[in-house]
Amino acid sequence: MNIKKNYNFKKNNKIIYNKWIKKKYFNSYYNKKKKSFYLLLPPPNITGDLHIGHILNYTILDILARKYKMLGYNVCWIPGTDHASIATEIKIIKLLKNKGININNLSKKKIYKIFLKWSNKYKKIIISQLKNIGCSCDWNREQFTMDKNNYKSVINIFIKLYKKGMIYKKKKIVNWDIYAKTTISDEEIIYKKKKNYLYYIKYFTEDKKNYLIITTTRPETIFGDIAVCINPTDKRYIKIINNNNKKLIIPIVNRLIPIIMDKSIDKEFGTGCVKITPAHSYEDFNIYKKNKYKLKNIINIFNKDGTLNKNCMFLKGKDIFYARKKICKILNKLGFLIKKKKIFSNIAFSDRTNTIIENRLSNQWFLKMNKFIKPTLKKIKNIKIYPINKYNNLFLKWINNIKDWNISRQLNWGHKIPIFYYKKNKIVANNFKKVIKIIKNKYKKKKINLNLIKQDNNVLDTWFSSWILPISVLNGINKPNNIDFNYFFPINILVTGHDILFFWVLRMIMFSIFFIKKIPFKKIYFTGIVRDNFKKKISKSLGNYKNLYFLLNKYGADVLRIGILNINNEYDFIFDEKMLIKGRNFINKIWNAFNLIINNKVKKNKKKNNNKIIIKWFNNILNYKIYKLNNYLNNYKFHKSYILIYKLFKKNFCSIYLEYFKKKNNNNFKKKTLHYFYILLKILHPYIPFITEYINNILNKKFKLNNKDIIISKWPKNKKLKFNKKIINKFNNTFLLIKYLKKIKFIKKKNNIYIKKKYKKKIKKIIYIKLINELSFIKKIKFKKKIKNNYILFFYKKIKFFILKKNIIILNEKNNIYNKILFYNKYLLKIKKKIKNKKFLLLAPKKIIKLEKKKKKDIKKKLLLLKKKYFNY
RNA sequence: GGGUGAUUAGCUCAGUGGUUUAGAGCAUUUGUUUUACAAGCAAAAGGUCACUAGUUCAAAUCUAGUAUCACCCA
Repeated sequence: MNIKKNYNFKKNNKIIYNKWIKKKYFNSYYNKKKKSFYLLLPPPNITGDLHIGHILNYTILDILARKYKMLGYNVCWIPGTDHASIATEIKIIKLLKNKGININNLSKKKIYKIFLKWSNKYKKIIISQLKNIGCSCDWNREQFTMDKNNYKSVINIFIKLYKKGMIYKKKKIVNWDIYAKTTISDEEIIYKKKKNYLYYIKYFTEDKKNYLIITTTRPETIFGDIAVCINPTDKRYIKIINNNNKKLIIPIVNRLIPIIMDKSIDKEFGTGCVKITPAHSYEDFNIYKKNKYKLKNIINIFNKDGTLNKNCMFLKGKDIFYARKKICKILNKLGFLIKKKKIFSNIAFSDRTNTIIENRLSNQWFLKMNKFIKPTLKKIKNIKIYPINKYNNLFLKWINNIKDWNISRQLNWGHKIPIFYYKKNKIVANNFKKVIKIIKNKYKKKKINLNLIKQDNNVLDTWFSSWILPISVLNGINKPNNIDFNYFFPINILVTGHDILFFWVLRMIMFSIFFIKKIPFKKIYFTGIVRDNFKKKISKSLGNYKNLYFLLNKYGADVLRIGILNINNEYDFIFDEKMLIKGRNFINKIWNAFNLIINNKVKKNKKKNNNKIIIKWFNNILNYKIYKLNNYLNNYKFHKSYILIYKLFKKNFCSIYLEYFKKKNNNNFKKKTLHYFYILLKILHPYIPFITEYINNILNKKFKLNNKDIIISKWPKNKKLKFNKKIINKFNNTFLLIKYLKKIKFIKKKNNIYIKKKYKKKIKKIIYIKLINELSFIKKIKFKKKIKNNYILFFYKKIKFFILKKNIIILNEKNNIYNKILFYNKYLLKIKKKIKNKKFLLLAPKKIIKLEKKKKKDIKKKLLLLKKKYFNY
């Protein structure tokens, strides 16, 4: 059979994937007789194509899905995409801007159309990429967070929470992008460390006899001051405060403001006196809320575009930076400005427009979170977290510190808040028709002016649709306790990056426990985060990654999958294309092993059973390794499990078993080999599904085997695996000795080795002599009573053997031995010191003391032998 | 500013208190094409395990501090 040198993934992967789909291997139905296994694909945002971070996450999910399918479970893996309101809107605004279009000038219908077009395009791309990677999702259950069912679910939940009184509207400081003239979410803010100035300004008391020096980075906001605040434990200013002069005069503005106290003020920052402008600072607003009764109304000083408004006297209409310069000049002239000091502080920038963010008061919708805390704390312990214990404390901290959730966003793309206004009435309803009904009933009118009904123009935070996903994708919200839901729920294990622990994972837990009193998933597996060469997180919004199609075309899906498993994915790691090479080489190795098995011709050997030893060994080692593999996988140690398979295949199977097979091939041996290869393909399949299935197809055809498709074959369970560790150890000894023998430089190719006769029994217990004869250059091992001087002594571990002097190349050998003697001498001293230490003998466990003493003995023996050998040359 | 994690070979990473010189892969150097695989095989070289202190008979491994980097939150 003519087979090309490499596996052709470009041609074959698609064929194989389509075959799986045709045979409906990915489909999941309600089936009482089978155990269910429910997985959810964390829906990627439709903001672009997938990147290597997704591959890590989805490969792990696919390994689980495929393994559990092979174990006989009814696997239901639901895929989907997320509308990602903010992130998508950013992308679209940029897209329109490049075309010279301002989104604010478009009608709502047009905007919606643009979004639909975009989302359809990227849904297609993402799903094709998921298929290209090999994800075994049930495509009949594909979801989109904005499709009909999910939309309904989201609105349903909003209304239920609203009716419970858990959703309210309130004025809150929001982040205002003065360039885009909209609010933006916290998620869109980037903090940059920038050089800034801290200004020291005099504020005189009412009687003008005293003054406080306040410190601020924003002198232009003095028009909005309504108080000056000091830490109550700060004793420096007691005199001034107690002097019946509790009011200060704002310079230039000449308005009186009170002095208040608050613990949140940092005494060390500047002078410890801070001016309070609640309309433009989150911290100030909090202080304002606490001291509301003492203070007058908040003064807003900014227009929507960030220029100063009519409250700012002569600076009306000017921008912030101009105003800051101007006001400093005047303060300086009048003697109010004492000094300015260089500092570095975190300044908020908009990710969208890269301009400075202003804080601004606005009306927002909130969800009360306090009712979620108790039930969550009760049940969260039932969720197991992997890697074990890594994030447990973090969860508890988050739950205990949770604040009310701002769920409204001022955007176009998202689930519209189902609140309608009619003549100062608030009406909550699922849709427009219901609103009309409600109004008609209330006012007992037959006709209403529809133009008077207006829907709230906010949309819901993206995560509001995400936190119900485990339930909503099984339609468990619109149709509670439907058959599918009862059968599959909860998710068996959630796999996701630890960076969305708070945003997504915790909220899903809280929602599910609060709403249906069940945990949404039994287990969570957190992956590390993939970083780029500059150690930054790889993300769609940064765009700091290579196109996935590029990598898929260059390496193929199988290589990508194992390439990323070469690294312990429990921690964050840097992705480098180079790390795929190890994977590529491994795939090549598998391909060529297959090549050998298929093409190696049966040799005419007289002996039929010449393969007994190697088969005995491989049977043992294979079962032992699979046993270990199962243990790793049961504890979700994906990296370790992969490394184990890698070594098993490359070292045990290729380097030893196949080398042997190549020489001694016969019919029996070939049958056995095909059998082992099939098992290896099985355990490799979850990691590299395409090539394993392809090879299996060809083997089936060529040898007319009746092996099942790998994807539905039976995974080897631990109960059925038999192995003997003593036998494995004996083989290991043998192979190590062979390796050692290979290092000796012989003149001729075939030599005899001589061992003293009295050790014959001992040696037969430790190693398989026959194997040494067959697998090394050694012609034969011979036992002799006496060994003369013309032999050179070698020893490996406890085995002493001799080789004829004239058959060996002696070059630097003597030097090497000398170095070894030096090394062991030093080592011996170390151990001697240790053993002489009384504390060590007293406190160390007996086992260790024994071990050390044994070491001492062994090394002494070794030294003796080395010295003998040294003089022998 | 608060929290979490990382720092081991030129690079990307394994290694959780004692296992006879801390391991892979890539890169480097040397040898090796009638050989399933040169994307192979065989070998060499390359490490005060970030730094400082502590706990311990014993520390890359545990604790604390410092430095650097990253992530999450504000």
